[in-house]
Amino acid sequence: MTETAESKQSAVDPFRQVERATISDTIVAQIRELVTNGTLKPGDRLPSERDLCKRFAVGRTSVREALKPLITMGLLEGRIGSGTYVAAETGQFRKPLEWGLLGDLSGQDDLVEARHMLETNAAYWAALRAEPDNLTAIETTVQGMAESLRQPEHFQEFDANFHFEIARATQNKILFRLINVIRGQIQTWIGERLTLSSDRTEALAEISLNQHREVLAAIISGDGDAARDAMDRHIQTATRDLRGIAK
Amino acid sequence: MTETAESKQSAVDPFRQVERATISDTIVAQIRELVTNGTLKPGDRLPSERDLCKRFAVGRTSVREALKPLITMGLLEGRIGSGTYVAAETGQFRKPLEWGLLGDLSGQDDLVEARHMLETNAAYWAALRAEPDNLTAIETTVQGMAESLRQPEHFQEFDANFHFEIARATQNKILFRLINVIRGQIQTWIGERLTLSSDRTEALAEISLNQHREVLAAIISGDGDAARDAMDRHIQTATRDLRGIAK
DNA sequence: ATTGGCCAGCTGGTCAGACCAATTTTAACT
DNA sequence: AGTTAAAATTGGTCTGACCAGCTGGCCAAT
Repeated sequence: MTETAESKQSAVDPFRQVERATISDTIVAQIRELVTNGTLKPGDRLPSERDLCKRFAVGRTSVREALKPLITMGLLEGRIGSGTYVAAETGQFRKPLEWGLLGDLSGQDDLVEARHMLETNAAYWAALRAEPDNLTAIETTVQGMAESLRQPEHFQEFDANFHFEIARATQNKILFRLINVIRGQIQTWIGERLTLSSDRTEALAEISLNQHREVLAAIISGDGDAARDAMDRHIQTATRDLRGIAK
Repeated sequence: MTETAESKQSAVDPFRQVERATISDTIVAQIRELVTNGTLKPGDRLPSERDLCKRFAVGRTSVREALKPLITMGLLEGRIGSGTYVAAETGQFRKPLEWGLLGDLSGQDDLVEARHMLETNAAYWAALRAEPDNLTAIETTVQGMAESLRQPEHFQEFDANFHFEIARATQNKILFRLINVIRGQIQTWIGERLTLSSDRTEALAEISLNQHREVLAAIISGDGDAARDAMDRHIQTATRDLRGIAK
């Protein structure tokens, strides 16, 4: 047992760890605040580094060491010769979540299990909370799948968007983000070992389409439990198919 | 319309966007790999920045701009006069997850809902998968609660550890991390607006203790659904109590 | 033998100035 | 006006310097 000094201590300890506020960390906090509270919107351009130096009255090193983590985390984006910009919103949480969730995962079992849990619950909440536009968006993706049974690439894209829109329909940001990241990761993993064109692809797609329709119907009817069950069946089927093809 | 070239394009495009590999990003990836694959263990000290400069054959700027994100994300820890160290494991995923999950959340409803979802499922999986040491650890926390009914601070700590150990018993790293982060956040939120000592505290604690015992019993018996239900009741009660006190 | 002060050397944090490469803007020219 | 070349701007990198805090060894006082 290493005594890592970070063990809990009653909040009455008068000799708490002093926390040195480094300059760049202060700037990080400031810029992060500006981005999250909307003062800086996606696509906006930040003042040049040399300008920021003057504004903050610090050296360029400090400014750059503040921007660097924000860039690495996908909150900002630096373009040589042009400037530093606020990244698109969807990119603002992907990397941090990947770092935190998937940093040292060896297998994909945890991933598949988490996905199952998140998506079944998402279907439940979507059934209870979907707004008209959410329903429209979901229907569009199903329509798209129906029209691309023979184009695996397009079909997969509509498939992904289907789950994407359901996650959005839950109106729960946390759920939405988690599903996105985990789906993205699984998708990556699939892409690495799956040959899209197989004899059975079209048949599988048709089955998949029907299952999606069931989920959609349950969500439209506002039946949370039915939506959960339908999604449960779908994910189980999909996972089994994937394992069958991929192995 | 600015044609941002980042729209999807068939994977056959031979002229894909070239990704400028910045030096520091390369170093980030290397160090991150060393940490996640265990070559660098928590507490280990990295070579000094000036040494790393020589090893990578780059300037100190690049080394520092690589270390900075790793430090900001809690993977490393810099100590003036001493060196740069690999952070404790528990700190390696908290910040990234907080950045990604909670970056711009306004209310706590999403948080409470996510917690409910995660913890009920965790109870289910824990019932199916808990190892003997997991059970022992959970029992210990219940014991601790029973012995500190009149000491709210200690009680809360055992309470937190109870859920902590259940999450661990699921053997699912993703679930474990998510629960930790969300619980930590809720705990913070609670701490900000809850006076611990109230007349009803002890009575509430007793009710809470009994609910914990029910969860524990279900987990020990390996009954996943029962564990889920018991946890469901517990979380609902706890949430209601908190809202009642906090408002 | 222990304690405490002192000092030299190392480490991360910050600064300044310079150069490069890519981009944007400006100016010149057809 | 349209095209092209030069100039200015910007992020990325390097170097060398200084500060502030830690570390370890030395030495004098206890």
